Amino acid sequence: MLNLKIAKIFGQMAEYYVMKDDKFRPRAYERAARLIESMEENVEDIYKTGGTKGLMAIQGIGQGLADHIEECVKTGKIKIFEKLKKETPLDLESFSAVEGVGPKMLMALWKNLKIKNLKDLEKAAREGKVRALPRFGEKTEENILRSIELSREHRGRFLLDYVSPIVSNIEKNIAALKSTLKIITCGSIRRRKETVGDIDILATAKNSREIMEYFISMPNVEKVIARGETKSAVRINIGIDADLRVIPEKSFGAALQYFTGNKDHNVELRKIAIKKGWKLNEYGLFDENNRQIAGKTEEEIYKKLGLDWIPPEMRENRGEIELALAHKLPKIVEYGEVLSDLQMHTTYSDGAHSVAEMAEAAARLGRKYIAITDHVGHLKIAGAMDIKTIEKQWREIEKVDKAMKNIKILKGCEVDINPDGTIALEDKYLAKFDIVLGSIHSNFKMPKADQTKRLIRAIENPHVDIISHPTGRIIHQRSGYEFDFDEICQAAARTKTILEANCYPDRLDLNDINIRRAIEHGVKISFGTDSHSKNQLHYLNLGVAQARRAWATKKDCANCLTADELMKFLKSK
DNA sequence: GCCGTTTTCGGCCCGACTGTTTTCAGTCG
Repeated sequence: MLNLKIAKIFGQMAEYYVMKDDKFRPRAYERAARLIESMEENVEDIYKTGGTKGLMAIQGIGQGLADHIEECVKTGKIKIFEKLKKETPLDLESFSAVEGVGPKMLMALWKNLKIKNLKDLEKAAREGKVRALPRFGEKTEENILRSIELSREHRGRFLLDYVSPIVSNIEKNIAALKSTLKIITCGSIRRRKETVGDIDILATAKNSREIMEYFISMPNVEKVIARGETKSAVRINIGIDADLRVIPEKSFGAALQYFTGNKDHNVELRKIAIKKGWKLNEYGLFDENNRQIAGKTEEEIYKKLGLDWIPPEMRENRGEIELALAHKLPKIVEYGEVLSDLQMHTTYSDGAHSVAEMAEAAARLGRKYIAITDHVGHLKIAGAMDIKTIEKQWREIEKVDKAMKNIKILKGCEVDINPDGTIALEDKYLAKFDIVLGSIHSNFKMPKADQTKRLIRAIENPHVDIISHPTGRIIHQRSGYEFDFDEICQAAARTKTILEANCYPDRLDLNDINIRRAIEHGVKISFGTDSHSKNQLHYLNLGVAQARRAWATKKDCANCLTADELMKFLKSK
């Protein structure tokens, strides 16, 4: 895919233009880089079907950038970029992970010391040459060396579920301080993004000093990055940075809005404020006389700007602002509207707990019904059940189901999809399950066309109700098999086959973007925690959050049907 | 570079903290 290459080039061009002191090109290039990086469609395809005109239809891409893309598609290069590189031959990528070293510093380092890459920089800093430069000093040199150290360790994004308990703990401890009035975590955690780059905490307080003091001296703080009256930043020992802002009560809503982001969403809101002759920042919304006209609550910020309140999960500048302005936001699914968990494992295959234990734990979490979906088929390593065992499990499920008043248990299974698209269990058995999940667990590296054919054949099997973790990706580990997602969605919509939004923390598969595409094709999605232990059943909301990020409504979600309604829907396939 | 219910020219989000130098540039979010 050309997108990543172009995004990288545009990102580096942005840096080069910063070095040249260009005030506005960096913003345009940077914005385009982020845009293209997160785009699902291939810009190459857009160019081939619509030409530069097609590219310019994308907000943020004008004539100039469209020409660059055209050139890159045709020749694999962008001349102006090559020229910039020749003028200032820096290995910009090698510096990208080093915090606190930006393009201006790099320019000075290159001009004075001929530093081209990370290795040069480290050497010069160790030799004490950096501190001698104008506007550099001892501290800066130390910071550069420390940043280089850190960039070698695992830096980057963390799983939402991994960070959440750490954050809850910090929140709880700060809330317990005498000075604390309000405390809430914002940023990508509040937006429920699948991975988290840093932790943004917001508080109001009678006395900010006590909170700040506590924050920078928490036992898990590895380093204090910044400390001030209203803002401090620390690095936590798992390698993630946490920011704490203490804000006046009358600004709480504005700060909440501001620190929840994302950045593009905020920039758009500020532009709306400017058009009205106002100013929006983390302290409030201010009119032309600099009088605060909103800020205590988030709702009044949106309202004064003419928008409906937007759920945090939707704030990614993917069109939600336009809809909120037109009062046409979709009513996205509520966490409480999801009645069930449609994938989990027991001791019958590779799970840790019995049918009864899983059902009891699920009932305690408020689930109205669950599907027990142990492995059947080839996955012997995961303890796939044979026919005798399956029949034994059915009897046990019926017994437990009868005994439990507040939860219904469906007989399900997770069955392998063979490389040719057939299913690893005979139809006469599949027909006896309430619900069948088809999964790919082998032959990940088939050619795209074959993998697509394989999935479509499985989807067309009348007994397969749900395709589980449809893309096969695992966050930070593998990118998933190659297939044509739109063709799969068309087949699923045609056959009334459900695509799963797997809720397991490092799967979240489908992800938010793919859930949205599936919904646009008219496909229903289902939530399954894929729990292998009763302690994992709470993952459900991670998946629901991704569906909310995808603007899914109640009717898009199979788990919002009652058990009877779901059975009826499945029979209609 | 982009973009347009204020504009085809002239705007372009806004503020905190650090380290350097003694008023502000650079970086980050």
